[in-house]
Amino acid sequence: MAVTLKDIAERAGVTSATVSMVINNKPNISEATRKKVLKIAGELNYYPNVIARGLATRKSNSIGVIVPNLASSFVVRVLQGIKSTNRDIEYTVQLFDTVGQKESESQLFQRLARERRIDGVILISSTVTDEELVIFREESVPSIVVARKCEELDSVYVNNEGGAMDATDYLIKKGHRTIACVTCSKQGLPTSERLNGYKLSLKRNTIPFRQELVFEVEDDNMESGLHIFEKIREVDSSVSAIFVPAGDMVAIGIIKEAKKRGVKVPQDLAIVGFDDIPAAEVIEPELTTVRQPKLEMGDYAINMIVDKIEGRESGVKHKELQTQFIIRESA
Amino acid sequence: MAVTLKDIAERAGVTSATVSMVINNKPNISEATRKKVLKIAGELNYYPNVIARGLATRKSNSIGVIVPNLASSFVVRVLQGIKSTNRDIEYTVQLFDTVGQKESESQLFQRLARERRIDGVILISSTVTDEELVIFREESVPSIVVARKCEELDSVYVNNEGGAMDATDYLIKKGHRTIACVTCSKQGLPTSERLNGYKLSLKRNTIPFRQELVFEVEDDNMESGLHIFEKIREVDSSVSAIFVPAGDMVAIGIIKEAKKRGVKVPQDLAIVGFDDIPAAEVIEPELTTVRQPKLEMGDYAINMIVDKIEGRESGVKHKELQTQFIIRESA
DNA sequence: TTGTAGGCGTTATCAT
DNA sequence: ATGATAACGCCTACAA
Repeated sequence: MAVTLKDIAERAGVTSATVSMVINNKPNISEATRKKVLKIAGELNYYPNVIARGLATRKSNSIGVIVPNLASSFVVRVLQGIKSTNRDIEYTVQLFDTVGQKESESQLFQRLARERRIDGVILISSTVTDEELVIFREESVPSIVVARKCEELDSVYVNNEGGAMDATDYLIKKGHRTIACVTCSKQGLPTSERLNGYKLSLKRNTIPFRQELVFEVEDDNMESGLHIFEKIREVDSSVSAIFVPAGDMVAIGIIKEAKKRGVKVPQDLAIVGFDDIPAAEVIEPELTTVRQPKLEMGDYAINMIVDKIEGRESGVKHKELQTQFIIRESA
Repeated sequence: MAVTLKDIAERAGVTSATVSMVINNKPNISEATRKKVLKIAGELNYYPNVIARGLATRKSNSIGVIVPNLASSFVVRVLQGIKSTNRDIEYTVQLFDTVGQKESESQLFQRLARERRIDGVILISSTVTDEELVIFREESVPSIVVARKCEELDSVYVNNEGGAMDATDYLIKKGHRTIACVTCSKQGLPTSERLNGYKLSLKRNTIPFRQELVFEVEDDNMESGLHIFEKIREVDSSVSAIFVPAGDMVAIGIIKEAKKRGVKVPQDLAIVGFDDIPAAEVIEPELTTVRQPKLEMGDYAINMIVDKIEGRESGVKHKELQTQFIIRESA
């Protein structure tokens, strides 16, 4: 059987209450009994039962991280950021995903908010609506949404508009006038913000916006890029540059297809991606892209949530991080 | 305040014990009270407090997944496999990593084994020694190690030797006689098994093994590949093929460096990787490699651990999965 | 400084 | 079929 406070108490000739106090470093314990208790605890190799502790303190010391799906390198990188600055073992992270599960997102949120399994929630997602999220506020479960500005909850996100403007400005500066834009339907707000940045950049450079140059792809993968290339060519073969807010994998797909068709990148066609994933450096030419600070987002998220859980109102409700334009070879 | 069994009991005019029984679908409850209780529970939007339940049942309904580090795409893919066949919400996964933490691996294992936080453990790692792992058996915590054959605990892993033999055989069949091999020091058993497969293949094809053609790299990343290329050339410029058990990123690095130096792949130099990561399809020429069934490993791991936790002795103690040789363009 | 006692929300064992 | 009652292991007033 597992060793409990009571076991220690008996051998030390004290009460379990006393043992509890020394284990938790409470004041007003004589040095003598503290030493004795600690010694016995060590000998018995005592570890507190976190479940029992959780019940007593109404705190689970763990936070839930809800992700759309682990196949996204963006999500994984943010998760990595969360884990690596995880204030060392103070909080355990429990992982939940929202795709392919029996229960719907709202059901999951509701359950998490009420089961008292976690002390707070980090939500990495771009598609969930604000209404679905209010449950956390209603149940007063501390929560942070990552990757998307959120009116209802605190959030950490990137300046999508600015990043897109940087990219488009750069292409224009390079002399491009017919610039296509490829968005992704599975991303909600971020994609529209990026599209907006693209438009703003055109506008301030007095280039007319043409709706037919905006293309949409379903998922951020290479396949999509392969297919969309042809469509772009069909619509306007004079397109000399493509900005791909949909993500780097789509951009990579476009590059591959372009090369295959004998279109030289970047000479005949310039490509700029969004995100900066590892594969951006393996494609040739290497992908010029807008880097999102993913580790940093995770870092902010975990720090903000812990502050909230522990009642330190850091004051920051929303944290906007800046993108970084990474110039490589594809544009 | 959260609604509890007691709240429901009061309104239903029964005792919390009764409510508990209907919530848990126990028999011997009159249809009348069952209906009434369920109705009230629904109205009050009741969710059981999992912590309290855990204390009473001595079961947390969650499993711990210990990973070396989230930067590895191999690890992430296995994790994805675990999550996606996670028997729908029955068990929650808690994530632990072993790098960059205050506590050592053994400390973490000890803690997890004793804190009663989890019902079982999946360990994805290649470097941990068997001795460090026995703690789980000692504490009778169900556990599975993934990616490495383990004497002390149940495990699921791939046939590294066979995969390496496939790769080497293929290169030999293509006429190569001077084949270098690049291993990775951070991987323990798997790397040596692969090296062994390479040796066996040489042997049965009556090609002498040359120790100086075995190179070692620290990490599975592109940088390492970039650097090792030159070293290989220095040792023997007649090397016409390189088998890279260290991993696909290293293989990709080698390809990049080769192209940069004007060495044509696969004409002048054939490259075969190990793992099959997404980037294997973005490099040009696309990487020929030995695919590890990562999702499947995760799938087996979660199923085995759940069976063990629930006392179903599936009989399988060790599951060996087969690799698949993926022929693309680099060899 | 330490012990007593009660409670955290469930489950489980008896009775009834 | 349901109600008392006692765990589960820990924390926390309050009392001594």
